[in-house]
Amino acid sequence: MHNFRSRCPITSALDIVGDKWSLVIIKQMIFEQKATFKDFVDSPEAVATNILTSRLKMLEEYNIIEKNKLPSNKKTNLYTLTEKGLGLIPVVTELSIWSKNHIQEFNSDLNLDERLDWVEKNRVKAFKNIKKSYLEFKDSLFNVE
Amino acid sequence: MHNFRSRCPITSALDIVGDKWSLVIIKQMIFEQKATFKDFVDSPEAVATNILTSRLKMLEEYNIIEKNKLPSNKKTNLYTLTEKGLGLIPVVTELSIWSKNHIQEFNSDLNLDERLDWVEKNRVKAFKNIKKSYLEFKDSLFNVE
DNA sequence: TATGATACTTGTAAAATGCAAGTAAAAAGA
DNA sequence: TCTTTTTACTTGCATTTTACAAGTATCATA
Repeated sequence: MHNFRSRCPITSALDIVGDKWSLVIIKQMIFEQKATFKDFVDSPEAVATNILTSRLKMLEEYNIIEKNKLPSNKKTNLYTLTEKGLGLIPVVTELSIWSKNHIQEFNSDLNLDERLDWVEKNRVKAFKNIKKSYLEFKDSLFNVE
Repeated sequence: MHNFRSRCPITSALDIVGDKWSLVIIKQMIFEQKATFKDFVDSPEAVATNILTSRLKMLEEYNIIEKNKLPSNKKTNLYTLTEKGLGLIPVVTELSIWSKNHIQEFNSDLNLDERLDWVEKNRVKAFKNIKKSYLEFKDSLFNVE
């Protein structure tokens, strides 16, 4: 299925989500509540449609995301994170903390959430909150109100 | 200097270290005490020399690593992490935790450190320990015994 | 039942990475 | 001191990944 570069867990994780787009797509799901193909295309990052198609397919094959439809709409796919995908919350959150602390000198108009300082001081609690609020969002997608 | 895809801190971090090799090189420094050009080339991942050259240059430009020589050896460069580079310890460590929990089904002979379960339960302390032990290693490089 | 939206596919260009070979300078060995 | 080996690269070309533009089939909406 995949040619792993080594037996190292870190390298192997990067062999799966270490391309140019996977973690961007995943953070859009977690922090920007994006779920449809159009959601991703319309984002500021503006991934190309062919890349998006191949990344979504691959993330689904690895059980990082799942693809569903609502009974009321046979067209629109809803892409959501699985438990395995939610396991990446700490990874992307740590990237945002690193950015906050070190990247402003290179990208001066970073859009930093003011809660990030709190997140850095309360990691475990923050990861839990982020996961909980994602699961509520996911629920709300399928239990149409 | 760099064309950032968006104002998102996570995307911007990935614009810097989100290529195929940067985080692998950084984890080799942190967890495998690699410091010379040869160290990286000789690793299981076996990065190509032209890629390695360009990545080391780029990481140095971003002040993630620094390049030094010992007075006793005018040939061998020692590449080590700066404070900014050490800030990526949580990122690569979280990748290894995710791997431990979710990747074995795809790469069955992962080389998992038995301390990883402890690390997952004591994140902040673990990050500190990893940083401390790296700084001791870095010291030992320059204070030749 | 026309119109637009959604989720794609296809083709080609550009960029990143991989591979093999070579090189210059320093270090180590005879 | 002279030769050999090691280190840190560079160069050229093949392959893979990503980017961009355009098109298409199906479904939803008016």
